[in-house]
Amino acid sequence: MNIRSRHDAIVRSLRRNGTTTIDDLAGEVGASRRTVLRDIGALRDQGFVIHSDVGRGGGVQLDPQSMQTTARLSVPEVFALLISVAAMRAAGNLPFSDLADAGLAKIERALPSDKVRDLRAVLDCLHIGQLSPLQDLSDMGRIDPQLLPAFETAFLQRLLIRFDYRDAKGRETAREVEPQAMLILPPLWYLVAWDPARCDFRHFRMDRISGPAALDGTSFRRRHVPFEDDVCPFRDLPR
Amino acid sequence: MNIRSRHDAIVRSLRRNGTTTIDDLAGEVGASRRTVLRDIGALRDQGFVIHSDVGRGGGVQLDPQSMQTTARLSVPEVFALLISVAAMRAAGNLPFSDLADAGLAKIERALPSDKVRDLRAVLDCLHIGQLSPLQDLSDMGRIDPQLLPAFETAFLQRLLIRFDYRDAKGRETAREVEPQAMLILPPLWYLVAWDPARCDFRHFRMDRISGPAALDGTSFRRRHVPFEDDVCPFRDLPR
DNA sequence: CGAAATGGTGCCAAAAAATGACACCATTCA
DNA sequence: TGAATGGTGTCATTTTTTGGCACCATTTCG
Repeated sequence: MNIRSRHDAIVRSLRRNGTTTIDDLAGEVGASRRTVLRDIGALRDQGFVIHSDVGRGGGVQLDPQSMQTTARLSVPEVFALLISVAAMRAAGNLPFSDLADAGLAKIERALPSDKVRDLRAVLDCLHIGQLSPLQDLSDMGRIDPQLLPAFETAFLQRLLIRFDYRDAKGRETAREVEPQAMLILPPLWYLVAWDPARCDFRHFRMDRISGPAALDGTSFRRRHVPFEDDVCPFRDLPR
Repeated sequence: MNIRSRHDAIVRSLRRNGTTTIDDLAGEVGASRRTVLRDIGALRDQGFVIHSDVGRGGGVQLDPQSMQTTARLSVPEVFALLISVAAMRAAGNLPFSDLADAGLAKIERALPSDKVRDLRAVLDCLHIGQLSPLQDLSDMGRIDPQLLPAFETAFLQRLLIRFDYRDAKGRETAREVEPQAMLILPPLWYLVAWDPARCDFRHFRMDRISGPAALDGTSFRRRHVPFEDDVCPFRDLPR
């Protein structure tokens, strides 16, 4: 790895993780402890404000105020690029993903670090399925563009979200759910959410959601939703 | 002089002087002709548009528009981003792809137009739908490396696959299934497959699969696996 | 207190990158 | 034609970077 891109990687890691240790950083960027310390010195010379606490429970962290410059790309644009690259990485075509990551790192350095942390947090909720061979997209409805800001707010602030949902039989219901994750099984996108009224996890095709809105002030704690073992998630589906 | 600051010096000189020659630049920044030519190549890769006229009375000059460049992405990096976004578009997630495209358009504006044309030409030759979803599994570490060739064969040729599976309770069973999709729920990877013996979809944690092998000649038709509607995939999971 | 975890510095040999010199090519123009 | 100009390939040399290593200072926890 290049010294330049390693500096980018360190800044990104600091922005994403908040507080880390030198050794963790070294492992993450694939360099030695000594080199990471040198890099941090260089970054400080470049104007990055990096706090460090010595001793047990200490670590280094990037001052959120440091090196904030005006971004050429809008935050949603960067977010969209992040999703694209994550999907590509999930699909497994590596050389391109590494390059795309390097490019995004440069872009991210031009964004306010708290925004970048937010974007990464949303990204962590994305569950990306296989990029399948092209399917018939004709019946795929458009996703309401308002979903993006609504869900971003809901995910970041852990607010309940309310929307109208039309199921496969055309029935319309109003929902108030705790968004847990977004699931991409191309070409379809799903929202995985906990429905407090039904005391159950549910998921919703994004193109069947309308009128989404975050419910102000009604926050919730994130649940742990990973799949486990040999349980069939498609039990009740039409085949 | 540092390579980085020399690049800056070259850009500044080009901005100040308008048109100069390689030799003048070399004298100005205190480097050899060869090095300045290398630097100009690097700057072009970073998105600076530098015109050059060969022959008597020629010289190099910086395109005024590239003065607005802040994100200095290399050409391969932009290419990788283009591929990622194209793949996402092919996968059918429209609103986000539009945003990503808008971001890329801004980036492309900072690149030499002939480079962009080349990138687009290459891109048109890529068949996103045929990208194998399995090339990257090897660096998961915990997953049996033999899964790679077996699943790749199975996915691409639509062959049944046989393996031993150890479930959460430690029970070992032999499976013969039709692989349908890969599901990534970091840090775990899952195989989603149709089990003909059980007439049901099942999914398997990749790190609990051993001894995978494609069953020669026993092909199947891909089923439509995406989730449907408001069905709970986590019904039987510990919460 | 002692031990462990943490950031930080100095030193040095090995590895990697940058550099410069040179030969050469293609184009342009007087 | 010949000079001026941008551009490429190669290779030995020089410079920078890297990763151990030893060591120090501070902090927290038992």
